[in-house]
Amino acid sequence: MVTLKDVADAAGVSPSTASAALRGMDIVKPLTRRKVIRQAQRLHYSTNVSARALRSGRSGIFTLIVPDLENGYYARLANSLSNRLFARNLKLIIQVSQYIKTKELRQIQELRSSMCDGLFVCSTHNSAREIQQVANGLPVLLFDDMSVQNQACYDSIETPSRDGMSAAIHHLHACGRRRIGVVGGHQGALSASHALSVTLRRNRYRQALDTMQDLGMDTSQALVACDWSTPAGRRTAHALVRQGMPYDALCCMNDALALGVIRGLAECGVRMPEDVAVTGFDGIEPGAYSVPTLTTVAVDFTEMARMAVSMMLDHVGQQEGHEDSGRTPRRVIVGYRLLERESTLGIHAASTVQRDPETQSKSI
Amino acid sequence: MVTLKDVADAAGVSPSTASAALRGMDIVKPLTRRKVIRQAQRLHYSTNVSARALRSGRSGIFTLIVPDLENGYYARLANSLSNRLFARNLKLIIQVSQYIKTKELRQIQELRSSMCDGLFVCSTHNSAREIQQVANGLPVLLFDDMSVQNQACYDSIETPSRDGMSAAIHHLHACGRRRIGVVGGHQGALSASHALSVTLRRNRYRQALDTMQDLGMDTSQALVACDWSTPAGRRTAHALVRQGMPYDALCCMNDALALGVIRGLAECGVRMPEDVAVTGFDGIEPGAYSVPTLTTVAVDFTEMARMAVSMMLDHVGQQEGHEDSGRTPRRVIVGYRLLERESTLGIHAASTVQRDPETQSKSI
DNA sequence: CTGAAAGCGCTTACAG
DNA sequence: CTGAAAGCGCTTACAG
Repeated sequence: MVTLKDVADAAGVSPSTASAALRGMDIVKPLTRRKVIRQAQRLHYSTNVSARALRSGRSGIFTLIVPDLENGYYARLANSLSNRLFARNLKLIIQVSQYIKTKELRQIQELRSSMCDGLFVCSTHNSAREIQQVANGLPVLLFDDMSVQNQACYDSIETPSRDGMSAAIHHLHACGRRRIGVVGGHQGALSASHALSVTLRRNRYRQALDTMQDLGMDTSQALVACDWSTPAGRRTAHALVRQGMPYDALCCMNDALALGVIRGLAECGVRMPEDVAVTGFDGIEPGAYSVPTLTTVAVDFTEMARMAVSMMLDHVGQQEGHEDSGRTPRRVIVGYRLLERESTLGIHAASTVQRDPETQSKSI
Repeated sequence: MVTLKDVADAAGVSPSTASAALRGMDIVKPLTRRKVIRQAQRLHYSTNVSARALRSGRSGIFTLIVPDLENGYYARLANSLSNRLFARNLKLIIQVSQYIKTKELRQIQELRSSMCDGLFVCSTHNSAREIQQVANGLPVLLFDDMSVQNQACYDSIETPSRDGMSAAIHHLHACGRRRIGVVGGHQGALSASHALSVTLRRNRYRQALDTMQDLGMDTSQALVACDWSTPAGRRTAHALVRQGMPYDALCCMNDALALGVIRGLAECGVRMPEDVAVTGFDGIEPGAYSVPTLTTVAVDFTEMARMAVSMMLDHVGQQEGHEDSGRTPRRVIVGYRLLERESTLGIHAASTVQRDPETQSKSI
């Protein structure tokens, strides 16, 4: 293995100078820098990350914890984040918590001394406070942090639940639907120990209801309780059909759920959108190929990853100066686009396939 | 930050002893070990991985390179591998190569000194030899290595192309189909610089053809050229319908493709399986919720991850003794299960949803 | 602008 | 079975 010393010797400088030159510090004379860089290339030198991390405290490695990589939402997020970091020569460790609260906490805890510069978390069960207790000072950024406002202790990025749900309801209204079921919502007070995702469910549900009321719709029967998963969506569709399908539209709180609903309704011979219109939330790929294709609120994942990395690097940088203690956590809401497809417009509409530019050229 | 020295002091032993005790070496007296462990827990000590890696050359971190995390096959593999490693207290960095040959090589190259103990690669464009040139001695395990036999220089794990395709064809034959199109195949000689995946396509295609011939079917019109992607599958379905649909079954080489085919056929009003039966390969989740659900060769991902980790750890261990140089690379083929669903059996069949046990409890 | 020295926190021979 | 010493490959003050 070729070390920094080898490069320094070859270039006729000291290791300190070689180190500074390779890191692009501007205290080193241009000519010296060029000499060092040339030798480094010639010798195929590359920095030993362990040594750098041990000495400097920075490894250039970040960690993302998601509940499940097979869910299109998390896969897309992981994809975008990995790409965004790679562009800055940073790496991403991905861990899967399987929706298990204790597993997630244990994973965070083990990160403590593990040469990881920062943590991105999609938590479904732990509040910012609970994460903070085990994170041991590690910079953290949360996706859809559901802590109550004054409990927020980390920067976070939110999906556009408010405007997105409102857009979905407005669209269904414009399609002439007046009996909308909001699938996957949650009503009532939050218990002390509820899963955090319950807050997200309640937020989206509230927004849907408010919009319906603004539009003069009756909301007394709007809630359709349901897990946010494809099998749950399918079961719910069957249950609704057994009850005589009291809705002419089903506004689903995420795409996984909506795809299950579409499958379930199809099994029961319900026509979409003639009998029932369906909308989703997230904008994952299978919704562009289901029958019918799924109208959905497509989150801007590229922007989400860009902001996440930028906020994280701010945080990591600030920490250096020990000045982040008093800072108020930022909450940023990501953009979206309503993709109007067959599940609300009928089969004559053009089917839109939307993907990140970064993931466009895919086939083998 | 609490260091090994703190633990050693608290337990009244030397750092060397504390280190040995915490790593479970059996040279240390049980009583001593217990004392050390107790103090480590009390102080919330955890090993600094950078320091350990720098000194010992082992970080406990592995890397997986996949072309795309949003493809269900790679997502499932990443999920399984991450979980399997986590169970052994090892970590997984995931990098996305986006099907770009040079990006993949660059990613491997940068791994060299980057505290990574081993590399898992799903390569679509680089041969084992090409990878070896940049891997710089790093232990590597390949998924579906398509190097010609005598060029193999790494252990590899293969999807059950042979038996799986054969099972799919036998199943279609048993369903009474005699005009089978093999979608996504490849025929003819391999060019010197072909994408590796072309070899996989040819392998699966060959096996399908052989099986058809064994069963007495005409194979002269069997090849349906097509990329292995959902959009390509959809386009192909349209093209076939325009030609008057010369097949009564389409045997697709992976699920992504098959899901596009199903969508495309549905758009054209083709009934499945009455007019055309469809099969896939992989066993990813969306195939359990499409309309119709997709009959497919479901790869045993849990076994795949188990074997991958086990083979990798063997390799990492052996390397320690410098005795792996002359070893012949192993090739292991993973198991599968034919999931018979609606796209071949019709809608009265039970729809089977199969997932790894590890990914079963999923909903938020 | 450059270099000599110290040290990050471990593990590894080696001596006892 | 345990401990003192050395050193993994860097970066960071600090002196020139």
